[in-house]
Amino acid sequence: MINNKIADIFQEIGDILEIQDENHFRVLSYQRAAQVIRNLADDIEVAYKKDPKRILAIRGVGKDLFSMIEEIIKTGDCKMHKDLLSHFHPGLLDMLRLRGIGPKKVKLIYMNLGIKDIKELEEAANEGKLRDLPGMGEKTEISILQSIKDLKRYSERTLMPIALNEAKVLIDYILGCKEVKKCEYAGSLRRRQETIGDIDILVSAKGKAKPIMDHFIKYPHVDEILAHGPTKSSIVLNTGIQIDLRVVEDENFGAALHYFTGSKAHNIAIRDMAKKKGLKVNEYGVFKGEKNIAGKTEEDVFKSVGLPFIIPELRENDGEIEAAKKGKLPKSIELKDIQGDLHMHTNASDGSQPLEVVIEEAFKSGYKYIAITDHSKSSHIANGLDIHRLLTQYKEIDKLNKHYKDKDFKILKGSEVDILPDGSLDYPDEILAQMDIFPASVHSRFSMSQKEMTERIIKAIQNPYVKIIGHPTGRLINKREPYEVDMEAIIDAAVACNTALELNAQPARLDLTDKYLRMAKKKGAKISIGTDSHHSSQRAYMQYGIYIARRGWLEKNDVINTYSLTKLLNHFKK
DNA sequence: GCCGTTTTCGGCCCGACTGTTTTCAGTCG
Repeated sequence: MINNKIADIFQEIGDILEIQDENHFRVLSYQRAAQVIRNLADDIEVAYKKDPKRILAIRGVGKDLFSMIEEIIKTGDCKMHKDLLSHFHPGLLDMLRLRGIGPKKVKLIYMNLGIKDIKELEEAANEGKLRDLPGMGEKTEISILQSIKDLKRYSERTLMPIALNEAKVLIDYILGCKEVKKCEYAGSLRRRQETIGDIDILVSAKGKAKPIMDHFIKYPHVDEILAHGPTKSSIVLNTGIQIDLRVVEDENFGAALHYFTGSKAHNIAIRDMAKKKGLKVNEYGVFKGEKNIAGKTEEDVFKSVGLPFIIPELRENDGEIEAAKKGKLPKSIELKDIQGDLHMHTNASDGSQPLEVVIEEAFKSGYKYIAITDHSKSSHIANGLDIHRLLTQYKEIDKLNKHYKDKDFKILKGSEVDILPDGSLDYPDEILAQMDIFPASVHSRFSMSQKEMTERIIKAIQNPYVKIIGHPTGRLINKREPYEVDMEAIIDAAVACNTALELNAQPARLDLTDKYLRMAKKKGAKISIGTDSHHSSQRAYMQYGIYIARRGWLEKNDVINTYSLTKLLNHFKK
């Protein structure tokens, strides 16, 4: 996908121009366009070939950036980018990634000391050479050394579910301070982004804010205190996660929650709307002149600009404001809509609990059905089942189904069947025919070309027995890139063959991503949210799947495991 | 460099904190 390449180029141009002290808004244009392009579901090259006008329609892409995109598609390169890089040290861009170092300091340090990468910066700081520069001192030197250390230690973003657990424990601790009235997390965590840079916590105070701040920085897991002011403090935990805490008056809590939930782009758009109505929005409320007219709740804030409440998961300025204006927001799916889980492993393959335990736990959770989907025979590492072991398992399932017969609960026979490199499946048709429902997944030969991989998966989609494609891009967040695949073609094939695509809810997978889910919905594909659980405790991952589904604008009817058992089975019969 | 229902020029979010300063620039979110 060329999108990331274009985004990288625009980001670098923006950063270089910023260090060169170019007009701030020109810099912003490059950086915003980079951001938008990185989050695009459509492949820009494909879209361009269908109709170049589609590129000009991208928010933040005007005449100039359009020409540059065109140039990158046609030549694979961008002259302006090359020219800028030819007399610029790339190491200077790395320095921007250090906390506390911005474009002005990079320029200052380079111009005065000739320092052009992080390594040289570290040496200079250790030798005490930075403190004599204007505006810098001993403390700056120490903080730069700390930032370098942190960058080396913590380069990865935190998985949303892990950040969520950190936030819950921390909020319990904060609520232990008697001056605290309300405490909630905001930011990208509340919007349920798949990974989190830092956690934003918002507090309203009964009295003074200072005791809350003092309590906060004494949290037992604090590694560093980055800031400690009267209404705002920042810490780094020993897990490397940064926490920002803000304290506001209780009557402003809603405005602050909206402000700190973001996204930035959503906030700017809301502020723009407010401005046109003669209002001003900030973290303290919505102001008509001097008067604060809304701020107690988020609903008040939206209402003041003439909008209904928009759930945090949609606040990316990617059409939610327009939809809200027209009353066309999705009726977003909720956890309670889920009737069952169609992707579960037992200790017959690589799960850790026996069949009857997995089933009984799922029954007790209130599910109406589950599918047992152990690995197929080619997945040797995962102890995949050969045909004999599979059929033995099915006999057991028959027995157990008799046990649950009058309890409104059904065990579906399945398997997570490998899609072999040639697109055929790991069991013959007469075995597949005995299955109720199953995901087919790629577990081998990840490095095929995009064309080969796309053909491989489409062939599996076209197999009449295949009902679901498991974790369609195969990525493992922070560990493995998605395989090269033309997702638009996959989605089109899935729609044509009435095959569902999985939203795998494992924290490190969350695959499909929100943007592909939205593309799938637009094209009419159905989604199955599966936990891929290897232990009953992982059934709880369903919640993470729901969060991502909501970010993908999905509604109850887009997801097949919200259906009743009868509807589910009929869905695939037609 | 982008954008447009106060439009084709003139805006573009804005407040908190730190560190180095004696009043503010730089960074961050």
